[in-house]
Amino acid sequence: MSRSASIKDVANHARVAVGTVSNVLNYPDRVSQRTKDRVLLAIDELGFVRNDAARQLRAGHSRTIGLIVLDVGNPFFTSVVRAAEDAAALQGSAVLLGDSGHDASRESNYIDLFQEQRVQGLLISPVGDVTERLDQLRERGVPTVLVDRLADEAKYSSVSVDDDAGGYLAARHLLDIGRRRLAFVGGPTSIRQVADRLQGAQRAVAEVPDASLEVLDSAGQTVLAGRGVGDQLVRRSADDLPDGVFCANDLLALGVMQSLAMLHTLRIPEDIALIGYDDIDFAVSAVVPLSSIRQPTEALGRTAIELLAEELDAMGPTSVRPHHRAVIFTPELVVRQSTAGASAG
Amino acid sequence: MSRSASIKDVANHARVAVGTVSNVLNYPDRVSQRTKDRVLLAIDELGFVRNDAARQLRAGHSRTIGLIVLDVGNPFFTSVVRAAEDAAALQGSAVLLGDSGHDASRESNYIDLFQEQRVQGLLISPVGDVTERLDQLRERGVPTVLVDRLADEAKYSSVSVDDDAGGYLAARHLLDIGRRRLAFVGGPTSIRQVADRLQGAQRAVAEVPDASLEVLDSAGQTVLAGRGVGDQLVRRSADDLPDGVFCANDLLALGVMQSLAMLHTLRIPEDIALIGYDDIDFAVSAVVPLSSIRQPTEALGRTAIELLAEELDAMGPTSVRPHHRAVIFTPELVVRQSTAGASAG
DNA sequence: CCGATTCTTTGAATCGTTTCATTGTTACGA
DNA sequence: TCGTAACAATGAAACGATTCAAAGAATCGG
Repeated sequence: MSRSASIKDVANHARVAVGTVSNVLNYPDRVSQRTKDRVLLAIDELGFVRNDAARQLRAGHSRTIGLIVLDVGNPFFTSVVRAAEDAAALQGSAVLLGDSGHDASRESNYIDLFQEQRVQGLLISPVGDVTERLDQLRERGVPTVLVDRLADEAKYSSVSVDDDAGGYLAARHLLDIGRRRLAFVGGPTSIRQVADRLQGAQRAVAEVPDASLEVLDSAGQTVLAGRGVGDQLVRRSADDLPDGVFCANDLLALGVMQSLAMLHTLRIPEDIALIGYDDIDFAVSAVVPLSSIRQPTEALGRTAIELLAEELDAMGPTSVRPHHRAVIFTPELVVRQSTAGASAG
Repeated sequence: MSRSASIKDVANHARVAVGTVSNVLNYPDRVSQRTKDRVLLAIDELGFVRNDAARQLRAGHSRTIGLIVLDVGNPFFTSVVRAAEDAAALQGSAVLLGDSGHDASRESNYIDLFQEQRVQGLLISPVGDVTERLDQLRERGVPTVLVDRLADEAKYSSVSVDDDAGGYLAARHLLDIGRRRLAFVGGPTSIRQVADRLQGAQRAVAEVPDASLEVLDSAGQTVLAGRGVGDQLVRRSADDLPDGVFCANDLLALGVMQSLAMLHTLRIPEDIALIGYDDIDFAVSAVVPLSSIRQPTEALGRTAIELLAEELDAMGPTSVRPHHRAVIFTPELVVRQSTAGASAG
């Protein structure tokens, strides 16, 4: 259990100066082949591993980027995280991951931690009101990019997905396969995502003269909430039923599907076409594979890192003008069996 | 965009020595109230935030613990991670999370990164053969605890779950509700978890004279693989059918359930009782809520941190004897509707 | 008022790396 | 052979926090 070898130990062992060892590690071209070989051998023999704390102390900042998400268990964020890690690795940075779990105090703790660690920058999908903290960080030279939240370009960079467009896509698809009596199933419209998706759907319906859209409020965003709405539906008389249902997320859609499947009189997609949102793993393996709206999570994660890099560039010692961009992605329609085939009978 | 304030700036601003500022932060009792107030005011006015790199450089080690999991998207690991983070926070450490994604090279990169960061210790559910790396780390004073993998106590500490016991629990439960013709559905038995669960089931069946266990090999561990097995089952004649099915995980069970639900002649649990493994979120919201075996993920995460603390203690300058413990948890039966009611008709 | 004791405060040394001005070395053309 | 580039190697200083021996201040009993 010996203390780790330092660059000084390596220097002694290789009979060179510490500066030379440093050069071998950072500017190999400045060192002659002979010396380089000797140093590398010494490094190997001593099992030397750079001490990142010392590097970072000297450099004034770390080579890490903080990323705080609302819920790592959510496949949406899992995918964003992975993409961000890969993109960061390409530019030689590592990602420190924090999971706020929708809890403002956990979020705040992570911001503290990351600030102590002197991260290069911060990616965050905020829970609480963190604008003050973020402003303070920026003043210290630590830029922020908001993730999955549209920000005022005058203040922050951000990456987000156009939920209105997604809602439009879903409703438009139902209309395209001939459905006219649509229903929207979603939780409280106080959630921005839900409101936007509904709005997009309404926009699509307004474009088709004889189409209608009914809004069915669900108690939440879970499978059980969906089943609650589904149970109401199956109790209706046939001429009162929608022929196309758009759910604000896949869990709700799966719940609705379960209700319809248990009663064996209504068929998907023949009687009711069904589409969800998010394209979670379970969508493809549902009893009837579920059509859905896929969000470009990889692009979100990758772009967030790119925007952060732009912010860092813009803060270079030369230019001090802030540089913000709000990138909005458009989601994508994924058609499966639950909306397959032509129009309803 | 001013440089962050250092402890020196604080000292100047408060007209005290740097050592005093440090004492205020680390040993408040050593400092008089008057001075403390002055220093705290200065800290506040300058917005001083400790530089962790400098602390860590001086201390020789960080206050962080590395945690490398196979897949953060997997609810099992998500839960372990959260518990570990909370337990670490209690003892004043933070957790650096790495997701190897079952990829040995990503895993290796994270070990490199954590070693450069001089983490206090490492929790890992390994992909590749990392014993050499881990031994090297231990020699440097960085202990490791294996997660979700039973280790030889002579070499490592570990936390794991007794899959044999879980398999026994599941099969025993089916037998307890009167089922006798059991079937096990699982992927290749080369996967240790699958083999152990099967073995436990066989043990339970062996205890009941007139019970039998049939093994149905599934192509994988997914919903679709489960549906494949289910489709085979529904084609059988009634007297050739099992009356209790135990699946090696919940996804398989959900697949089997889908097959049976689509054909409307076999009922769950009346004709076939069904139980899964893992107790994922979807289990409770399946068409027929699924009985399952729950793994004590919170205990796993918490205990992993505790074992690491023990290892660190045991490595203190006084004692050098290694101290390893392999803690094995017993999973828990969760009964829902899919195995409800008494014996089969 | 003095010496002893306790409580506060000080500031230089240290951790391991990078940087950079300086010195040392080599090679080459004149 | 010498002067001059071009190239290599050197080692002290700096980054910011913590530690600790030592100095300074306050308190108390006699």
